[in-house]
Amino acid sequence: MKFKRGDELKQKLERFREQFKEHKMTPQRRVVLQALLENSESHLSAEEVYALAKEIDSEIGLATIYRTLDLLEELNIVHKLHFGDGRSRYELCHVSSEHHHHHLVCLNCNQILEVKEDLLHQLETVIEKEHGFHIIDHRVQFYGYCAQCDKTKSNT
Amino acid sequence: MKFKRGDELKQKLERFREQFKEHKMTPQRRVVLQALLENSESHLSAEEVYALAKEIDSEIGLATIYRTLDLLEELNIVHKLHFGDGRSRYELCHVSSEHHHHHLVCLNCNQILEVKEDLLHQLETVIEKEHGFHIIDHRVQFYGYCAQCDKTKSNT
DNA sequence: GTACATGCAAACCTTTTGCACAGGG
DNA sequence: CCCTGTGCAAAAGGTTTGCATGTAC
Repeated sequence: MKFKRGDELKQKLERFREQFKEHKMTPQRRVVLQALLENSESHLSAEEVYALAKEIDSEIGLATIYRTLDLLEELNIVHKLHFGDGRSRYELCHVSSEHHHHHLVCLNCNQILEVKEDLLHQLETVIEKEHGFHIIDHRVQFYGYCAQCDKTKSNT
Repeated sequence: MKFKRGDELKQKLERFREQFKEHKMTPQRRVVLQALLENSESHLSAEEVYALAKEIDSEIGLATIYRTLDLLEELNIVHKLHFGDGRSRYELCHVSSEHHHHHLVCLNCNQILEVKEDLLHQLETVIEKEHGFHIIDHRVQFYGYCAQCDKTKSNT
């Protein structure tokens, strides 16, 4: 989604600025953040972020995208995701939820859906107790067939 | 672990042979299977399988390793795992457990531990009901600090 | 002004592919 | 014997890096 009022974007960027600490807020970094904000529902690859960023600043380089995404990950502004398709994907951290949501990867249409439930907490508690493993974060992907594909599939 | 009696290996290979269906059981494929069987606790990368395979057959090519691993995945003999370190890793499917175990990735020593618990079933049930998503498989990774590293860490 | 950031191109690393040859069923 | 599998080397991604130039603070 594009921002109806430029103000809204500026406000959000201002908020990131604080998280940047001593790191410089450059036009390129702003452009990457804007691209991510305008596609906060997607799981963009570096190449996709690059394409979006180029629409705003045609001079921007791919290396800058990678370096910026690395920085954003380090600053906990984005999460790097691995769906096993040979490229990393990135999504803005949703500050509201202290934890990730989960991903449902459709084996048929490759659509990636999201779930919010966090029953995983129970499992984490068991693991922390039984293995003494201190869990910081988790990545969960479910593979299967989405409602539509599952229907189509059973007809064949 | 090496096999104390060659018989044991031969037996296991024979069992895979059935799963191979019309695919040919070549010496190279046997070597890859042997390497995987002798390291069933590890999560080997293609390069690592290659190194192990070369010890048995120094003529084997890396492309063959990749092609064999692809085949083994297709035949549900191995699982391809993505830990986000830029390379795929493979592990033998444990036929005994209908489902995967989970992986604990230590952020400090990069050790990969495993858990067997499957409380995830509850979560899957909720997801199947609420999203109509038909789950076939899942990949779960927990990131955090293993018991040793966690101890060390709190001392610093 | 200075340390950090950028763009470009080359390098890198993992994985894939084309092709001529080899060998399993 | 035929079709599939193999080895090699080249190509193909995705990502990183070196370096000269540019710029946020």
